[in-house]
Amino acid sequence: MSAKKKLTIEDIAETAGVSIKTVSRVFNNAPNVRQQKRDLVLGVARDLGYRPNISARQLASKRSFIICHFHDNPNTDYLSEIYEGMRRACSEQGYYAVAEKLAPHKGSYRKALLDYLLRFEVDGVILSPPVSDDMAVIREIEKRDIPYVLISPGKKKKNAINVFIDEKNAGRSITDYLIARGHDRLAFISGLDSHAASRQREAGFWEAIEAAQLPKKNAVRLAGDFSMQSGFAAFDMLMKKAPNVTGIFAANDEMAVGIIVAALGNGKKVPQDLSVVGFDDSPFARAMWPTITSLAQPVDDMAHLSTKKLIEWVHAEELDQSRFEFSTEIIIRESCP
Amino acid sequence: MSAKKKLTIEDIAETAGVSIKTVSRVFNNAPNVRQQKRDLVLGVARDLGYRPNISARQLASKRSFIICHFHDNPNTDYLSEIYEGMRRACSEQGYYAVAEKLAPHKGSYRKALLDYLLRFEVDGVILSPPVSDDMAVIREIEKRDIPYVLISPGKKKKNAINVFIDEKNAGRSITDYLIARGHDRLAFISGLDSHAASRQREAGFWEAIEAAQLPKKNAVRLAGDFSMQSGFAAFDMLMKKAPNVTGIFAANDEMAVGIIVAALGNGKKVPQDLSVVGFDDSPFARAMWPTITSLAQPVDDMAHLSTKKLIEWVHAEELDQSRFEFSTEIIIRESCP
DNA sequence: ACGCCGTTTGACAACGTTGTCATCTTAGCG
DNA sequence: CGCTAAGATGACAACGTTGTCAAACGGCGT
Repeated sequence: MSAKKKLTIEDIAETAGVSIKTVSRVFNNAPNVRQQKRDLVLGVARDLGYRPNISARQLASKRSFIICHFHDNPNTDYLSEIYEGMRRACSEQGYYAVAEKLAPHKGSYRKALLDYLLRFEVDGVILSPPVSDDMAVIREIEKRDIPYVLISPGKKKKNAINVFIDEKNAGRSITDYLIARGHDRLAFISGLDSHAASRQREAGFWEAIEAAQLPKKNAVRLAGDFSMQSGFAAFDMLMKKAPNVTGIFAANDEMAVGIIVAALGNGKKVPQDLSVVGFDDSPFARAMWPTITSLAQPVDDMAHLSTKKLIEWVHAEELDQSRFEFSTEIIIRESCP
Repeated sequence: MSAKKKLTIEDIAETAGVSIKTVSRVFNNAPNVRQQKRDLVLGVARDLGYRPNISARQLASKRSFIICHFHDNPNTDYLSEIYEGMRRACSEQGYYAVAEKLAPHKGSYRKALLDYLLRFEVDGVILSPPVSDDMAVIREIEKRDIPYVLISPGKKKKNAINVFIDEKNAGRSITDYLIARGHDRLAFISGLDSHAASRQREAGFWEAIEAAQLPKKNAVRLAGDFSMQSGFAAFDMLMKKAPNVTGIFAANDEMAVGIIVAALGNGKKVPQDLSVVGFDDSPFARAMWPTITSLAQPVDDMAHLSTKKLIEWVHAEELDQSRFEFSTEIIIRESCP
């Protein structure tokens, strides 16, 4: 690696025998450049290894080239996947990805948000649950006319990009899977009822029961709260209410871990005596023993598309398509093979 | 929020009745500004709500104001904590925090690294395990004279900032805790022997046994590999080799989860029949039921100090102190109260 | 009062890009 | 073949800071 002199747009222009403005146009995909020159410039740039200077770009164009993800979710695995998807899309387009935790400190995190937006003048914003349902935040963003994406919002917004999965359908399909594996006595362990997602997953559960024409009494609902411990507790309830159940759908993986631990502790074998499926495909699902069959969202892809569409919106200055639904996938593991 | 005009250094200079250069000096903590003017400028800036424009700064000063964390660790919780610590320190100093995964793709991730360094021209780098032990990476960084920090490196480097905990001492102290709780028959579940950290934790374990003058035969070592499943398997080995053990120290939390699950599954109560302590204070330790007593590193603080010292180094252009040891804390939970 | 020297201050030119607008080509058409 | 309009290209001024260097200031010794 020789210590190369720093390359500027001028070097490229000179070598290619064009003006710096033409080089600039090429790098911004601007119209009105003859294809032949475009290729020439790109070739020279590649040969010399030129990269536009980001700061200069920001300064001159008044765009920040920053996309910021606001979140408030303790699930770091989920956050990492989002970050990774953003980062990929950003680096494809020469943008920065930045993440900021938006905890409702003292009831007014608006200040932090403002600070941030003002300081970096982000070009676009991505909100993930629960922030994607926080109207106070959304209002601040709209006030500034900043393009934004809502990931898995409780209710979709008209003037935003909405990226989501069909929760009900997901609940339906993993229940269908349990049924297809031969289970006809089932239980659903719910999450917090305040979470729209949990309610929708449950609706899918019942829809599957109905579609399979199983008697209603063959299925039971156990109240949980997304915690491992509530899954553990659900086992006792299950033994009392419906000890003959063989297939369990937990609304998230942590509760699935809980009920598996409880089952093992009570001499039941998983999956032989009791099959369990979870939701989210979290690290727990992979690390638990037995590993847990779970429904996975393509979080990385969702974040990637969000970012890509967001950047397109920034450039187009007008929103094109506003809804993007993703399909889910059942990851089959040992707890319900 | 009125739509304020964007403030520039010139507005501040004009209002304060000084030149822009003086304002610039104040904001860079440059020497040779009379205290009285400094206060005046800062006052005006605060009143008007001025913030220096980052891009312009970068362009003019040729610094990027970016600190980048290179990692390759699947533990997203650990990474998040590092990011949070970095972010705090960065925002205090007007820097950006950026994280980049440095997976050894096709044996040569050097290319990705180079790309990154060249593109953003980061001012400083932070490496966490296992990258903090990767000499190829370190060499590339040193070649460019970029200040860097090693977090928990296997061996400390002279011309870098080293931030770490005393692993052996940590293993010693949590074993001491087990002993203090009345346990005199103990087991250690090891991680992969290739990890220096696991070996050091074990050394602490034996040191504690010796210091408490327990007979060597009262303690046993079970081989694990950091996975939940290996913890699960360790239980069987334990029952064969030393069924009367009552206190267990697992070299990480996942193995602690595994052995607890196995114990519960075999009718043992935790912590009544078997007390378990883990290491890392990971999300597993908080979410498991029972919750797990674990040894916590102050990761957030370590990252914060790393970043702060790194920025100081960037400014001073010369390394001051190179070693920073952090102390650990035992988080007492239900698995060994 | 003078000269000296270190401290404080400011004018102005970078920094590397994009925006604006004027100018030069070219294709199409009468 | 000339005219026109659209397309392609370039010259040059921003953008908001910091670096450089020269000028003004102020305290001190004589």
